[in-house]
Amino acid sequence: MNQRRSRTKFTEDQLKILIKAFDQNPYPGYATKQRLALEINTDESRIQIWFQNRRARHQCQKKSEPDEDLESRQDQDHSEEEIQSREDRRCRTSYTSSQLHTLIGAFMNNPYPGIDTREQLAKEIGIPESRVQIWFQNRRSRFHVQRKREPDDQDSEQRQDQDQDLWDERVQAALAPGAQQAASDQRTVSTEGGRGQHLIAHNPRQLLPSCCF
DNA sequence: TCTAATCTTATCAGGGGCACCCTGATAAGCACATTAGA
Repeated sequence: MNQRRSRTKFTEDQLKILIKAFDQNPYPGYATKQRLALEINTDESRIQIWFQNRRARHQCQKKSEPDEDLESRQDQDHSEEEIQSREDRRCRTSYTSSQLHTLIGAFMNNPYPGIDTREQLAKEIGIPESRVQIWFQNRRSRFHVQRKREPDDQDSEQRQDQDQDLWDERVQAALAPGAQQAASDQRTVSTEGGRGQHLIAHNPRQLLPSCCF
């Protein structure tokens, strides 16, 4: 089950263009990323990921080459570029109640959808897949925050053990030949994302707007 | 082995409705995020 997006292989020419753009500004705004996407004939979301990874590698290199002058200059550059980037953000996507209903339903079924599911959802609600991915990221994040804020209605250690047991059970079920995901359970877990984190909706309604009921 | 893809967490910022709150977008990741495909 290949649930990850297949790896993008950039050509040498594409990389030249990307690296040149990175050297000019490691924090390009949305318009720049779109222009680059057009120029090298790829999706804007792939450009965004490439810049994120490039910045991460760049930071590592910077740490391993402690040149104070270079470092301070680059830090200064970054702060200016960050401001530029913030002026050029992508416009907020606003979802209709119908679109949200679909997304929330999918989230309750599986908070870690793979590329196929995300693309299917994107097609269904007419939103780019990259926005669906971001929606799930934000949703999971706020779910985790909410879980932390919840008052303990039982011993937390006991609850963690129960969560782990349920997680293991679902992983076993998912790996079993011909296994079907039990999606109707109120306590829902899935491994489709494949990273091993688990997230259990004790009460999924807590995260849902009233318009969904 | 390299690096695209993905994850969590924190924060910025738009928009609804008038002081915040919700939530989409973005950045960082520090015993230098982790995972996994080519």
